[in-house]
Amino acid sequence: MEGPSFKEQQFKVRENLIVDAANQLLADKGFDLMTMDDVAAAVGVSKGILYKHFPSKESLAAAAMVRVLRGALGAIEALPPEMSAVEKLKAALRWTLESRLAGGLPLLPSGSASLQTSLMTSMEYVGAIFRMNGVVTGLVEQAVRAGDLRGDIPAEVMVHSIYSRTCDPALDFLRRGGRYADADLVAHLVSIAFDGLTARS
Amino acid sequence: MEGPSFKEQQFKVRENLIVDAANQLLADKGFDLMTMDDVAAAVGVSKGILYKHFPSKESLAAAAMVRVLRGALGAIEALPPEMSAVEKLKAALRWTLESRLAGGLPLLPSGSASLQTSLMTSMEYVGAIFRMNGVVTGLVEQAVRAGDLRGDIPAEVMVHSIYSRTCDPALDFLRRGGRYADADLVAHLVSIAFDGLTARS
DNA sequence: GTCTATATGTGGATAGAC
DNA sequence: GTCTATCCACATATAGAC
Repeated sequence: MEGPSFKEQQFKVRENLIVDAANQLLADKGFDLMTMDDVAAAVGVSKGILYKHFPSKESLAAAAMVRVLRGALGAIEALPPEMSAVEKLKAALRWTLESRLAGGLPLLPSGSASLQTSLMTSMEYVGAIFRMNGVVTGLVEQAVRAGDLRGDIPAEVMVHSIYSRTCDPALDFLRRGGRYADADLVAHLVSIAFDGLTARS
Repeated sequence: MEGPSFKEQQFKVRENLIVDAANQLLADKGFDLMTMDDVAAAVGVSKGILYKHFPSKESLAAAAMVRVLRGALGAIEALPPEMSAVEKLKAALRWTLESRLAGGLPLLPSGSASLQTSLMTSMEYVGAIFRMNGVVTGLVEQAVRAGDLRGDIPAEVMVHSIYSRTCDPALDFLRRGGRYADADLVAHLVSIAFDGLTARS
């Protein structure tokens, strides 16, 4: 009837710290440039420890991606039910952009073949991706039926356009310039994504 | 009164082939994953030769980027003068997306610090970037004055949003799915970039 | 379990023969 | 100028002491 032992709890806590550090480094440098030494140094442990938790760099990155995906899903599901589908989509995009500005959002998988295969063979990752895709696609279709999103473009194309806005490089670039407040930047990018660049008649 | 010798011409021709191959590989795998062995194998020469032409991997990538930037500038300047500014911007975006589909457009610089510094210390690269930025910014401002682009968003933000659309990951992803003709895909993405996802009233 | 030290592979860059 | 062979640094992953 006992819970997990103290050591097991410590192990879990440390694993979380490792994923935290990986998350940060992935957001900062991307998968290719992040090294296991970086992660170890950030956590303050030896490199060998990392391999007691994760069998490879790829699986560590996968764990970080899974945690982010679950967080994003939770953020979407926590939105008030009375909110319209299109407003939920805008809120979701806003959430991811704010998370990126806060510094904790890993970038999209690099072209690394080993990472790709590792992700695609991870049940947790493909499951999270699958669920996320279902939720977003559902929202888009709902918004189209409500007449809030365009009906002349396939839903799948709109879904992937929204995904790509979450990692819009313009965000980092404009933030570096330092000429805009973070909140304004997010508002601008969300507005451009949904309302476009063209002046409304 | 003689032109360049035969060997000098050969040298230039080979250099072009090298940049071609680098271009292709950069578009395919990105800077981090492209190796000098890849380039050498693609050209069909030994690796050492590459260093007779370019002192480093970074400078080779910079040369590829410069050529692309000049090509893009040329494409913009070749547009008919009677075309409106906003139509020119759309045409430019269309041109880059089509170039990417054709397989020959290097992706944006990876986070690699050495590449960044190498690019920023290359007079040719910063010059090309500077000119490109001037042309695009000028077109955006012109389109705003004409009432074709939104006036409630800073021009700089719109400029960088257009840049980021040229490397929209949705293009590769949707093409992989194979459900859409290339031309439709380009048209959809250009339309989403300028007209947005929201239904027009 | 945690560390130090090391094995192993890879990729950028160079040396030397021709 | 072009090749082959090599150096060197670095990163993943592992072995072994404690």
